[in-house]
Amino acid sequence: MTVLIVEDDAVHRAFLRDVLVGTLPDCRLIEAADGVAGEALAREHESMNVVVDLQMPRRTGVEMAKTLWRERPATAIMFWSNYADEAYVRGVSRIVPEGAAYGYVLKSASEERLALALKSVFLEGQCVIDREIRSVQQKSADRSGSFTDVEYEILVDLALGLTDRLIAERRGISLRSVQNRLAQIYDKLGVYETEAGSDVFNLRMRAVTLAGLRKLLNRNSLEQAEAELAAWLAASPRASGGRR
Amino acid sequence: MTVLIVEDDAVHRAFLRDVLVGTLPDCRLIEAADGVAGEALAREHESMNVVVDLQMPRRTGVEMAKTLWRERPATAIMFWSNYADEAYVRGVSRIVPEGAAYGYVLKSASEERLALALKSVFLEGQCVIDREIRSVQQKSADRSGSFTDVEYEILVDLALGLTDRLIAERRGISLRSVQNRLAQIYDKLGVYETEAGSDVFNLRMRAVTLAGLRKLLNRNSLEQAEAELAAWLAASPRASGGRR
DNA sequence: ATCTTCTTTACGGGATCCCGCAAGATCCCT
DNA sequence: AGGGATCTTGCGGGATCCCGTAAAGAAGAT
Repeated sequence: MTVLIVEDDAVHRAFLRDVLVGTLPDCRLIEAADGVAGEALAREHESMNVVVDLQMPRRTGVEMAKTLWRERPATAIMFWSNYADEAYVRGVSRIVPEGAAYGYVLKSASEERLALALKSVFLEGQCVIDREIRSVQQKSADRSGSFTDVEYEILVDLALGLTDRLIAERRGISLRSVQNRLAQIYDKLGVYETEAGSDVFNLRMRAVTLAGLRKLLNRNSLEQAEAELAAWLAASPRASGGRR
Repeated sequence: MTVLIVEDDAVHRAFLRDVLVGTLPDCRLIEAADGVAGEALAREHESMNVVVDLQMPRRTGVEMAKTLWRERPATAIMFWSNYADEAYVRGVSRIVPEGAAYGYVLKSASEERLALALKSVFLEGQCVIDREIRSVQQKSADRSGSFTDVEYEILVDLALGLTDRLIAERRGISLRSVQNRLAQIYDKLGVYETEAGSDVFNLRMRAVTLAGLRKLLNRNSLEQAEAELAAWLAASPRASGGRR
């Protein structure tokens, strides 16, 4: 069995190596320090299992997993991450193909838990998701305090700095609808619940700040969204008024 | 010699332990997993040296170092961080007292570099700052593309979601001045430099997004600023119109 | 089919934001 | 003291944002 390790932190990489040879003694290890290198290595080998960090320079673990699964949906992938940010959990759930085996464990988990998860995913083809992650996942799928996909997309557009008008254009709805969605978003994020008056904040900014503090948005998700936005802007030539 | 390790990641903590006993064989090690525990331990011991991670739950490395240096300015502190975010570099430079010995090395640095830095700081009382950090520091102090303290404060207020009016109130300047500063900030962040027209973005939001992508702001700095804001809001009872 | 509920869209208006212009104020340099 | 650069502040106005109200459409339940 071949296992590809994709992890930028040298210390963690060494640790992973130790755990893997201890858990799966007859496995061959390949290592990469970021997503781009990882993808290249993955293409050179036929069938393999992957352990990948989510937060890496150049190319996120999520992005790498996405292209990897598109080419070979049967690949077993273990996500190994520092954080249980809702942004990551949402990102991973969105890309896992039908019936693929994958795992999601936190770096704070014990070595035993990691080893067990590795065996379950790579040998048994099961899905193993850490308790902490699981709870985030459920909270995120729960229909009450949480966000639909449309709302989330608009929240991202908001965080990127788009105007209402442009969000409407991009998502194919009217200006007023965007504003309605925004009102929902503000409400769900609790923008109004503040000790001091309520005319204190710039609502759209406050919403994004709260989303950030709540780990619904993080730098990685914004980076990716920024790239998608740039592509969309280039592809849809606007009548560009040009204020200045 | 006593060395206090404050680091939440167990793997990194073990690595640090190894490096320290290898580098300073006759040192006594104490360990804490976050800033609060670290502060408590630091108070129990007379003179010590500290190695601290910047990003930790509950209490940041910067916050911990701040109170620690306030009580005992002679303490030697080694900051050991994953990132060279300008937000961190700025945070550290702001709190280092006159003549204190400290170091700032990245976790991606080699073991030798870390060991060398530890000896320089703890034994020789020198200051050792990684090359990557150094360059960020200089860029940050450079008077041209970069931010004065006032501008940075206002940028943070902006990111917290305050209105122009409230920023003016908080910083003791007029509304128009705030808007002028904002214009400067927008300019320095390059809000206008975009391929597609320039009426695409909500400027204040776009500015914060760019600052985030540029690592000038990060989650930690916002968390801290949010706490300070809450304190200020509570301390300065406003005439609170109350829109709703 | 009818009723309920949710979403979408339009109109309109008050508040805020962004900014050009210009008159002081402040500071630095010589 | 004089000159120049920068910062502050006010006025005014166009654009945007936030939202109350309400009509029309869509989806589901009985």
